[in-house]
Amino acid sequence: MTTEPKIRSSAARTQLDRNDWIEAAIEVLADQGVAGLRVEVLAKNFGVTKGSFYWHFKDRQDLLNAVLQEWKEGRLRDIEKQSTAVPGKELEQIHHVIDVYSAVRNRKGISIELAVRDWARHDPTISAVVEEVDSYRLECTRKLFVTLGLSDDEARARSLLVFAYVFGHSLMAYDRSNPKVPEFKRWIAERITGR
Amino acid sequence: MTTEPKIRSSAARTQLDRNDWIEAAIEVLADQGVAGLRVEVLAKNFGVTKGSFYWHFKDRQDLLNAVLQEWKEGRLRDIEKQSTAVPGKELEQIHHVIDVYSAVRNRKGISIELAVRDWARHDPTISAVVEEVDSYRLECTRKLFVTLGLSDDEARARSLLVFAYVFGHSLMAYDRSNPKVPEFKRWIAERITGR
DNA sequence: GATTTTGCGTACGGTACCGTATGGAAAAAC
DNA sequence: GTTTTTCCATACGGTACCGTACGCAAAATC
Repeated sequence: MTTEPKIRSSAARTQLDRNDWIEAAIEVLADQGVAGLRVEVLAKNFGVTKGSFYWHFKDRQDLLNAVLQEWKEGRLRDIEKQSTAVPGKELEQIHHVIDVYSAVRNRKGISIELAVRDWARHDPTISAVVEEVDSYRLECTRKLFVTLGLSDDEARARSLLVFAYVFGHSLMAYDRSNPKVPEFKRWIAERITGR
Repeated sequence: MTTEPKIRSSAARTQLDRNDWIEAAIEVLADQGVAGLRVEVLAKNFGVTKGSFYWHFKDRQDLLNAVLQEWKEGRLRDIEKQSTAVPGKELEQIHHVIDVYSAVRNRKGISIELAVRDWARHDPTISAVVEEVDSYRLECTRKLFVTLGLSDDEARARSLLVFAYVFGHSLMAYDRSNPKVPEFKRWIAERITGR
């Protein structure tokens, strides 16, 4: 595992490695879904032919597996990071989690979440990974609620509500330009975590 | 608008009309998404060729439009029905709505919802229709909450929470065989509507 | 019962992909 | 500086679609 300088800042466009393809694939996944994840299209976007792709990957499925793996690891790292609170700040941390997932600035992250979940609907393999990730999410948030003094059951129920809400919110289509929406979101977050 | 007997009970398999295609399309949409909605595949499922399809529809887009229209009208009717409460039973009605959308028995309905929403992510036209439907949903539930004595703002916030939760819940992947899940769901429904 | 319309089959051209085989240039190793 | 690897281009065959042109039988209309 030697370190690689990998100078590909701007115009230096040297060569592509496996990771470049995976990153680009995740980008496409975010705004087209798995169905839009086509080998020849990815290649065209890079300005290369699929000859390059098939050197780095066995086939399309190989890329999809890599994408899923990358997503899973990234999520587990991120969840870990987002749900470790400095002692005494657990409530603030939960609010932070809710904010992050329902934030407008996190559009890309949300898009990936939705794309992976839709992907999972048609593929049990994917679904199993999503379940792993979701379980970890629920577990981390449960701990935060327990630390706040709630019973284990109530902590579990609230955690479920937290993530069902944030994912569901990004799924709803309503007038987000309504100036009162931030106020509603604050009310909801309070309702989920409060008292 | 004459009435049509349309005897196509079981083996009588006579001819196909526009509606038959649309219904089959919605079925496929539910468990494959729009990407799986292929003209030749639909035809094969019916045991006919696409010659039939292109008699009833201009092209694939024509079918997609019809599917969307059918979905929209069906939703508006259903929302109307699900959210008119007998006076004094508004709270029960809201619980009923939550149950219907997060029920296991309503798998098909939920699948369609998710499929349409994923479809909407890649197409503003679809998104606009989903927004229409969601707005109506929110409005109907808002009224119920208002009737229960809540302020308009709180009624709006709670309605948003109701649907974000139910849609999000069907999006989550976790151990649904956990015997405590029904208990959690009851707790959450109470939390959303209560006090 | 002849004619028109309806509903579908057949056959075709075209596109957008997937995956493979093979060659070749540039970089790395020697 | 030759050899080997690395990384990509080219070219090809194959599949799964879309949409059209046209034919044809059964049913509806007259």
